[in-house]
Amino acid sequence: MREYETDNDYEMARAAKSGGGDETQVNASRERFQRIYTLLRNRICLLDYPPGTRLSEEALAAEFGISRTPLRRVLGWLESQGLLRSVHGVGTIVTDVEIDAFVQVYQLRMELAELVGKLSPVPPTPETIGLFRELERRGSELQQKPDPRAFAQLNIDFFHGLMRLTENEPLREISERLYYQTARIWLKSISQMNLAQEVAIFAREIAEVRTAVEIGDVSAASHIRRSHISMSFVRLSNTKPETATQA
Amino acid sequence: MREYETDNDYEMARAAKSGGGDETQVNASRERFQRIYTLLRNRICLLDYPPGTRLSEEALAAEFGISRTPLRRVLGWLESQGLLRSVHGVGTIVTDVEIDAFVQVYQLRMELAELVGKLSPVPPTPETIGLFRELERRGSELQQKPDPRAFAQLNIDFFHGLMRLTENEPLREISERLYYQTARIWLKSISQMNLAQEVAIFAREIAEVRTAVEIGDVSAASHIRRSHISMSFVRLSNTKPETATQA
DNA sequence: TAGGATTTGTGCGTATGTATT
DNA sequence: TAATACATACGCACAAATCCT
Repeated sequence: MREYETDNDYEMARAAKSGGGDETQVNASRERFQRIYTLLRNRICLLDYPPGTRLSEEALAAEFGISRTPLRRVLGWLESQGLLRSVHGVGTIVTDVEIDAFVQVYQLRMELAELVGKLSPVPPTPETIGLFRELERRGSELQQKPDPRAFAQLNIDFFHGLMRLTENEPLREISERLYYQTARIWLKSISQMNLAQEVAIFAREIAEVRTAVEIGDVSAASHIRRSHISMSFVRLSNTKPETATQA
Repeated sequence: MREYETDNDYEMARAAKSGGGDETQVNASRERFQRIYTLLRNRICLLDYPPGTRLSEEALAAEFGISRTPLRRVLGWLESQGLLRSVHGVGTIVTDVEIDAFVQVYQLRMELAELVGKLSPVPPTPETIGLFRELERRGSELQQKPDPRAFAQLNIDFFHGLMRLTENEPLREISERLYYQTARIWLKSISQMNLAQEVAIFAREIAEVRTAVEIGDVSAASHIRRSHISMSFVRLSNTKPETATQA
């Protein structure tokens, strides 16, 4: 059984961000929904719930201290994002991504990464620059003590940092959706690769992007990201011959 | 009060398509969900439910002869797609699209239209070619008797035809999401424009795309589409100074 | 300002479908 | 093959929030 609370700083950042949005959060129900939604999504893409896992509505409802009804609303959204699939009489299953879809998503993510620098790029603020410096620091730290889960968390936070470089909200939403669809497959494959090497490559990517961001060249940052997605895909293809089959 | 039944051929095509998908439809519940979801989405983007409309869960449940619970599942998905917003104690409101988001979605849709020709383009089958010939025929017919609603329906069907030109499923999903987010805003603006002229331009677009599809040049078709989205956006910008404000 | 009408959110019991023994 | 266990789907009653008079 997992703990409900989490001192994960990514969770906290999300919660704080949603609270500081375009309108003051007066609705506790909406806040709770966002919290649970983000939490479950994180568990799925960090492989706390690996593909094929059967989630129990009742158990989750009990964990969060709510009824099944509001929980089902969360599960419905996760299903609409393609992360879950509820089947009557069977259960709520964490989806897997077949190899074809994985390739397609990666191809599309490459193009979208480049678009970050073309559509409404936003000049990095000192705060954003500071964020990337912090990410770079965490990258260095990770190299000294490689860990798959910390790697995945840094990858998520780096992704969200990149999304701050465009003001095109639909692009952000769509990129996020695609990212979360394949992040767990990427993480699953990492364990079969040279972790130290992957961490080193990622640390270099962060450093390069940080450099581009520091001089305000969002377009360059987006091209760096694109190329690294591309290279990451090539390495994944060379490492992972096995395919998961699941609708 | 609207009728539940619809002899809309787009609806029928969708229903038939979902039934003939990759797995035999043995689940009546899922089929009903898809049917109601597609129907409500169509009503929203055909302005049967204009932005700001308050939908009643109870009334809709009664119309479809079901309880509020399964209906709320449909509304939840529509809300996750950004077409609705449910507010406790107020109602379920059809969203409007503020001008900024409209611009951003159009910019993104332009890029995605081009990607159809770059990512997994699929050689048009004789069936696909026949579909575009039929669309062209409907375009000619529409020119003789211009009608906003028929125009919108043809636009939707044309869009779905274009989606058959790529096998990249994530690209299709995302393009569809963005299309349905702005289709109703486009339709709303059409009424303030020269309908006959817009229909004529659209008919030409269909004819051009049909020509490209006939010779198997999907890339050309995607560039034609991109340029027409671009030009349509310019015309919309020149016509519609007023802005809707709604989260 | 207050109270009633209306709407969505929630909790729970039951129906229905699936898998296993 | 049939029965049993267990999961999600559903319907309904009530709570909570908002709006209008």
